Amino acid sequence: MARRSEHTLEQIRDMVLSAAEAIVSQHGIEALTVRKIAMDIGYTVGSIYMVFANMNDLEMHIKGRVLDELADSLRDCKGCESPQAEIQVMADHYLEFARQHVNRWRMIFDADGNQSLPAWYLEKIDALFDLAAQPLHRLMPERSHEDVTLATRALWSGVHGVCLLSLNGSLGRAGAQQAGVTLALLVDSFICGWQQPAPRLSPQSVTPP
Amino acid sequence: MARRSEHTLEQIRDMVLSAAEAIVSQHGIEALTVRKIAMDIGYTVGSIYMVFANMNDLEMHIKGRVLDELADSLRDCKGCESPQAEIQVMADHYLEFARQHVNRWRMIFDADGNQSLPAWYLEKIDALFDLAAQPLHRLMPERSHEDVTLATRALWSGVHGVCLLSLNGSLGRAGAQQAGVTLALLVDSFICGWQQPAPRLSPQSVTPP
DNA sequence: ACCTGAACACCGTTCAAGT
DNA sequence: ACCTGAACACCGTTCAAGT
Repeated sequence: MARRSEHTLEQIRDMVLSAAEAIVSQHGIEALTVRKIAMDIGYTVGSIYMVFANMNDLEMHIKGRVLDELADSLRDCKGCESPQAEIQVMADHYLEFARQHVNRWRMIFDADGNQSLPAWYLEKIDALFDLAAQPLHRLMPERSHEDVTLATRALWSGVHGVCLLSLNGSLGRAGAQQAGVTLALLVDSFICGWQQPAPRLSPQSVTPP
Repeated sequence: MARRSEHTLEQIRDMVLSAAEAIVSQHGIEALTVRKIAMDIGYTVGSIYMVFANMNDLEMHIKGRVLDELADSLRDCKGCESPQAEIQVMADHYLEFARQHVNRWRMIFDADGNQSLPAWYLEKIDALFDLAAQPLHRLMPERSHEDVTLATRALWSGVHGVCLLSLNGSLGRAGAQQAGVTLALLVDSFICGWQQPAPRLSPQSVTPP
């Protein structure tokens, strides 16, 4: 057999990636197998290993493309009247992206914890957080770079958590239906609280009995 | 062969569950196989299916026990001088529990999204959220039950998100090291912001130029 | 009634062999 | 040089057969 240069390696790589994305989108990551991909693109299992080191490598590249798409979606949120509004719109887009691409979206922060992520992948995550940091920086320009970075991590890890638990059913029917308001409350409360000067003064402690 | 009543089904169930928990704790969920469990308890693969419907059923029960342990850990946080302090201590305990039981902890909110969770499992999650709701209710007693429920979901989904991304390496070295302060910032800012009366007034808007 | 273990239908990965 | 496909070492699940 051994079909000769019917496609370049580059083309086969794209075919594998596209086929894999389609399988994950439709049936979830657990349905992704080398044999299914090979079937779909008309090659055999061995061919997949010409263009990706292994299944984990392929998965990382699927996740990489999702991060890129997500970044594009968040870049669409410029031009709001206030930084607060921009952050809310970005969070809305995040939830909407998660809803529309659940199976692929679920993968992006689902790392092993033991094995370290490739540098190029961490850079994509950084790019995403940089986007998220911009309105926070505009909101409180006097805060240090470290403070804004910390706030970005806190807020957007939180946003991810709300979307995750809402969409995966862990919060039950009610939790799923109220994902939007729950997310809005987290974002609004965090922003409001973060703007207060430290040390924190609660309403009670400023009004002595 | 067919060893006769060397153990009761109840005992075998406990042995399977314990062996499974040990495997997951030490090597992660992806290392959990029926054959490994059978090996460890000195039975054969078929025996596992006498006491659990399938691997998914077993996994749910592992997760159920983790939720119980986590609830016990959060119950240890009573008797702080303020509701705010109690919430912070609970969040600290949550992170500490996650750190000490990473492999099992990671499983608890890692649902499929498509298939619905068993009712008894959702009840355990509810019990956990009820624990988390108590200090929020004491903090703002005039808020409705619905408001407190929503705030609990927002805050604790957020807490889970921060722990998840910090511990699984998605936030890089720095993110992992700063998990504690990141979490504290999220909790502190959320609580502070949530206490403000709606409609929200940002510092800028209360100080006209 | 309890338990076995072979059988079935799958996996990911490798690599000698073909064109 | 590109690609195949059999082989290897695994999976989860079932169920006839043994004690």
